[in-house]
Amino acid sequence: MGRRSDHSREELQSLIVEATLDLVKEHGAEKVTARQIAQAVGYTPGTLYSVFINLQDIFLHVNELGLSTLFEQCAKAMSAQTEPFAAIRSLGIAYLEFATNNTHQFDLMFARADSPSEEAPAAIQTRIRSMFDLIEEQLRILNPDATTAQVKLGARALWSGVHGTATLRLSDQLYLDRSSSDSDVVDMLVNNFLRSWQHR
Amino acid sequence: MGRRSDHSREELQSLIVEATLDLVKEHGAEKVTARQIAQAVGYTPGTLYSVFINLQDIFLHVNELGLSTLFEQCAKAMSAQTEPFAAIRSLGIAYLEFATNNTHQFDLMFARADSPSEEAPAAIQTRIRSMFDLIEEQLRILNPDATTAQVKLGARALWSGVHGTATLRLSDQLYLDRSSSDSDVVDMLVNNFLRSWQHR
DNA sequence: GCAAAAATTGAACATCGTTCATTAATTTTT
DNA sequence: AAAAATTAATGAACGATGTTCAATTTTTGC
Repeated sequence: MGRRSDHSREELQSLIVEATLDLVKEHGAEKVTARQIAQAVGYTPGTLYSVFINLQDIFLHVNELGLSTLFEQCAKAMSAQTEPFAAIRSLGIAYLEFATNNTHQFDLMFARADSPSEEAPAAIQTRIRSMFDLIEEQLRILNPDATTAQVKLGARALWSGVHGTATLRLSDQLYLDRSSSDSDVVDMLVNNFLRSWQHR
Repeated sequence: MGRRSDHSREELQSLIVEATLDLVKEHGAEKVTARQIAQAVGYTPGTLYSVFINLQDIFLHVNELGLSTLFEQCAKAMSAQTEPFAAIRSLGIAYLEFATNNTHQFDLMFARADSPSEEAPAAIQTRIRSMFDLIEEQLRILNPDATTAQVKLGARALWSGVHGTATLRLSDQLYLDRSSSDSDVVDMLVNNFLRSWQHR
């Protein structure tokens, strides 16, 4: 078979990315093969390489998507709150919920990999900046006297805490006792951090 | 060639694990192949499977080693401090130092994987317990009135923070600005957390 | 309708993890 | 000391992987 053109280049691109996301969600990234993706979109493996550089390149675009929805869910959870304290807490919970409800996807999102394309990382960086902005905004409200550097540092520290909670939660091995719930850990972390932050 | 017996079973086992660790440190786990490991220890790939179940099984034993040294380095850094506050700070710095100095190894250690053997995870859990104990001990000193549950939760929260800092540091993508140093983030996190913890 | 361009294929390549019958060395038994 | 049994290690093979690319077919522009 030769040229078909049932889909434009961009259509095919997002078709592949979405099919890959589905496969990742179901089986985990390690088990997803080029041939599987190709079959899912109704093409042959070779076609993938006319639209993307690599399998890794495809995964990068999947992560772009993942970061977007993670950001949206966090932003939505925050917007439901009026107080900065509660807002940050909600962000943490939302973050953890995403991680536990989309285990495989989250794993892929933060698994390190040397990136083959230049476009994807840029798009990804933008999305991460948005996450930071979300936190920095609240930290500023909570303590207007803090310098910009302090706010940036604080946001990174807070996010690191939330992210670490999610990460450790996912490495099942690490969870010896099932006693502590996600929200308990986030509460402990966020409350203690913010209480000091407020009175710094 | 047939039987050689230059090494006992256990010798061969630790030979393989150490060779694998070297390869992981240099090239990253994804690039390490069974054939490479076999060549490094002077055997053929088949031999690996008479000593371990899997490549994954080998990696698990590598991680056992990794967690041991991580723990030792943290414990050592802590023991140099007398004050609990400084002790926990030192632990955080040591943790981050290990992560940045052993990027590939750290990646492997906390990359999730369904474990094929039953022995390794048990050994790994023991080592993780030790890490928790280290933190819990200091938290208890810092606030003797805290309940056991609170101490456990606090330790998990703190470790999550440190771990998250390390994790995010490693996903280069995430670091848009190189302004904040590792120790700054840890300071921000640990100081704010512990200040509240003390006066809870 | 025809030539040029573009899209898709499918066969091929090297490499991967893993298995297992075969072989060679060592122990054990006689 | 020879034969038998056991163990260690091999290496060839299998199926599956990511990736490449000449060949083929369809669309497009003239």
